[in-house]
Amino acid sequence: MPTFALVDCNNFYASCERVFNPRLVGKPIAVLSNNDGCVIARSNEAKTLGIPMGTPAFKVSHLCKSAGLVMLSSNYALYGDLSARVMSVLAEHAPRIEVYSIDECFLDLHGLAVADLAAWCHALRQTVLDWTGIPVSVGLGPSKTLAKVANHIAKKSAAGVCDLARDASHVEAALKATPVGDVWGIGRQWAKRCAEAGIITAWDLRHAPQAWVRQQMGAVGLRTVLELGGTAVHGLEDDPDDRQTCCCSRTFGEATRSRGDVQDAVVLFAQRAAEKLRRDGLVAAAMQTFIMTDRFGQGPQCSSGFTLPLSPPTSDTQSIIDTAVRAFAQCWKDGFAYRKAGVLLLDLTRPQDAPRDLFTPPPNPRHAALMLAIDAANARFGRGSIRFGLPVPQAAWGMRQRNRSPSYTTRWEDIPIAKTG
DNA sequence: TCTGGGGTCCTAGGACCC
DNA sequence: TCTGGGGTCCTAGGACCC
Repeated sequence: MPTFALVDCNNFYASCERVFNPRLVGKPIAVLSNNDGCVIARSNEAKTLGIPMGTPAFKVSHLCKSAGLVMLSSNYALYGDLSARVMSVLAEHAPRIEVYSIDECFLDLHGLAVADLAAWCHALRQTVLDWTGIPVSVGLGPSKTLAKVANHIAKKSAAGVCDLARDASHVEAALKATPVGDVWGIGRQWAKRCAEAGIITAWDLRHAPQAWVRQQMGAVGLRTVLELGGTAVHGLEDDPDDRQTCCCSRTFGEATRSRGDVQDAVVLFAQRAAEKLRRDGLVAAAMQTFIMTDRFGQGPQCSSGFTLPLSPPTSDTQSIIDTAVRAFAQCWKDGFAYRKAGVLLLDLTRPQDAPRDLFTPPPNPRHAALMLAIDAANARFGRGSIRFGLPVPQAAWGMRQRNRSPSYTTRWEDIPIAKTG
């Protein structure tokens, strides 16, 4: 029988901040989205204060004074690096792993020669904590969905491990204690529909009529129900397919009516997107530029996008910028205060699989060599050391990040200094 | 003053084919 | 008056995930 473990880092972003700043231990921490907009991660203490996920930062800022809340800008360089460390520890111990997100990892423990899986998970948990400083919880189950349920329970327990892989009576109790909306794959809309049909807990959903599930939630819902019943529908995906799209977009710190400002942003996003593409070894056959006004604002709204082909498919920054700017010219309408823009690369393939066009000349190999050189220089000297276009250092549309921690592990200048005495 | 960013999959419907 | 039965491909929109 398959056995999956889900390892989930506890309050991951908050835990990362604590690794290099122990003064934050025991304090309520809220980590904010880009532009310091809303709360995207909380420490347990912040959860206890009743701060909901996704709250706009300004609604809870009064708690900084009254309750000692620490609000931090997000620091993805730090979180990404610590995530890689956690995953490498897991890879060292488990037979097969699937990195599911920045803070979660599925393990396939089928065939692992240990007598007591739960004890093995406890030991793994301790190892991750010792080696990386990040606390994790582990859930065990016969399917990924049940491993997720187990993980939710593990999170709330002192032990940090919950085993639903062995005992059916434990599964029943666990599902009865799990609201249907907490099940992996059941979002807000479906939870509402379930409630209307009297399906309140995961146990109710597991026993819901298949025809109803199929009709209301399609094939996806059906798979979830099977997984809740202990059938492993989803396997471990340790060799994921190449991604199909790649997006780089940002909300601006301040809205702007200036065509030049928005175009500067589009050029920057096009570069970033092209870098991501090359990092993944892919080329894009089409791209879209999109711009939009503040969807929460009172002013006139505008949201437009324009798609153009990239022929031949490419990951060359110069071509992608050129095309992005041409698409931008098609989107632009005067008279609106724009708050967000982005570049979306589409129809991604490996270069060798990309369709050839009889009438367009093959890509210039010197361009590819230039991109390699730029990427290597930026990897060594820091992102943006070499870039296209003029730098726009303090642009009003730039991201607001008032309180970001240092990039302790990814920038030479930010390496923590140890002091004695 | 202040509300993120980046993905995936599935389905329905239309155009088109034989 | 009567108006088939399959297919494929594409797109837009809606659901979900972190």
